[in-house]
Amino acid sequence: MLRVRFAPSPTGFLHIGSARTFIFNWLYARRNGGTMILRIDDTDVGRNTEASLQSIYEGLHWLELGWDEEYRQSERLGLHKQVAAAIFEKGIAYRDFTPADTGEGDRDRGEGAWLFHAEMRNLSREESDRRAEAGEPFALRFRVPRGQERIVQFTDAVYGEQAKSTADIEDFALLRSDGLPTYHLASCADDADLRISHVVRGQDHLSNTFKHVLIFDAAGFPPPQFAHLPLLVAPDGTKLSKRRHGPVVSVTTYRDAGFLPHAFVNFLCLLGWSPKDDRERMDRQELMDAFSFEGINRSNAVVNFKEDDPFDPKALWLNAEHIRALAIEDLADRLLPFAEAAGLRARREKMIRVTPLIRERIKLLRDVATVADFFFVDELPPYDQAELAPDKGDAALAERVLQHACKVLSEIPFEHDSLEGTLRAAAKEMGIKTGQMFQPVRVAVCGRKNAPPLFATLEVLGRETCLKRIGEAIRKLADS
RNA sequence: GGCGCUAUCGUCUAACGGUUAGGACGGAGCCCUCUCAAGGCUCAAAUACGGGUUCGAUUCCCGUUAGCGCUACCA
Repeated sequence: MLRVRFAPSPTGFLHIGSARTFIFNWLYARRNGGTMILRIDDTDVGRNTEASLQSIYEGLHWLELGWDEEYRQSERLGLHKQVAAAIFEKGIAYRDFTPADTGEGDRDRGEGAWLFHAEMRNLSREESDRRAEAGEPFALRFRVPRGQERIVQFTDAVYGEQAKSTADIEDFALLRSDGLPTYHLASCADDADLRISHVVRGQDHLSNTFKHVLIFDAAGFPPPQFAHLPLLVAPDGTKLSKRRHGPVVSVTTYRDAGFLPHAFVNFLCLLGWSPKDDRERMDRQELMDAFSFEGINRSNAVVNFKEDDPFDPKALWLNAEHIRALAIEDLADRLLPFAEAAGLRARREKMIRVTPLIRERIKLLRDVATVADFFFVDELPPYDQAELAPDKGDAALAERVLQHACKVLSEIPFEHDSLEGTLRAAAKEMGIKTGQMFQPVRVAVCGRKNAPPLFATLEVLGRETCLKRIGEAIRKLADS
């Protein structure tokens, strides 16, 4: 039975790197009919926050992926301690009464790395029991095989054969002096207990995996299959972090800007994984069908954001691609809340008519506020009247164009083809180019030069609004 | 410092040891066109460096350099 898990620790908002780890786990599970497990790794009580837990759920729900089972590590402390005790009883762990390292310390920089406190590792069981009973605090450490060197090895589904000498592995802690399990112990105990078959996680854990193999071995559990993922890094090559890179690393930032969850998932998948057939835009089913560990590469991927633009241009492009692939009504419904948030009074019926006009002009859902605002306001925001002047023309021409437009537009059916025919004829009649005819009308009606196609826009806006706005433009021109 | 991992256009990436080193984003240009987009076409842009192995290395091996990760009683 294939079982995978995503195990975030609630010490910050849902990070896009974590989201990608979740996605790859999910894809692997769904692809192979396995079970997806969400395990909240909250053993670090000091750093856990409720807000962060909410952020994780919020982000995960937005992705619309879901999971089959859910656990809370803090509720499984008994299991962890039991596994620790079992290892201790086998003599593969020992109590270390050395006070916790406070930080700076002169901790042995220079020659090699610290491996263990000899006095503690060699403490007799009697002495150890006596001190423990007397209430002296201690950490429980794994007794990494010394004496003759041993090679710890495993095969990573992405990075291949991995080997490391026990001479390079320190006696890491299993339990802290407050009795709580460390990440290594809790993670392995839970993975074994939950019968996780594949551990798919960030490459930052690749070197920890040797310790994990040791733990599984000591506890008598068969180790799962491991698959490590290359990391997501900032343009400067450093690991993405909340402190250094701010909101760009938070999943909710993407949601709030108007990314489609499917587009976001698509983008994240392309970072460190490839279907190897040049496909870029892929829907959920395609991703599921194409996913495999062979497609994952081994070098870190840069999320290409900038100071002034938090989003990777490729993410933006992919989002635009997904937006264009959406059915009109679906897109309109997704646009509505963004229009509302921007203070636009948008009704669904109207939005459905506007959507076809803007869907090729927006990259983010929130762009509806800047691209389609004029469809939903009573009063056009102020604009520079110089914009009304057509190419190779002046304010006087603009005024004549608008007067004429006003006249012809009040007499015809307000529908695309008749609007086009009428305005083209008007241009001819006035002896000017069509562009010179259209632009003043466009600016008068939209309040700007760059807008969706004119005739469809006029049709959606309706005769009353158009004539009113053209009238206002004429007045502006006359006033100056 | 020790150990581990990695190295193809600016970025994401493709290439059973044999390709004019491919695609995409972004950039430039052209076309289309009522503006802006979208779309089509074109261009610039990469195998980190040095040694091997081989008839032939982006590809395999070694070294150098660089980056990243781990080296906590964080995860």
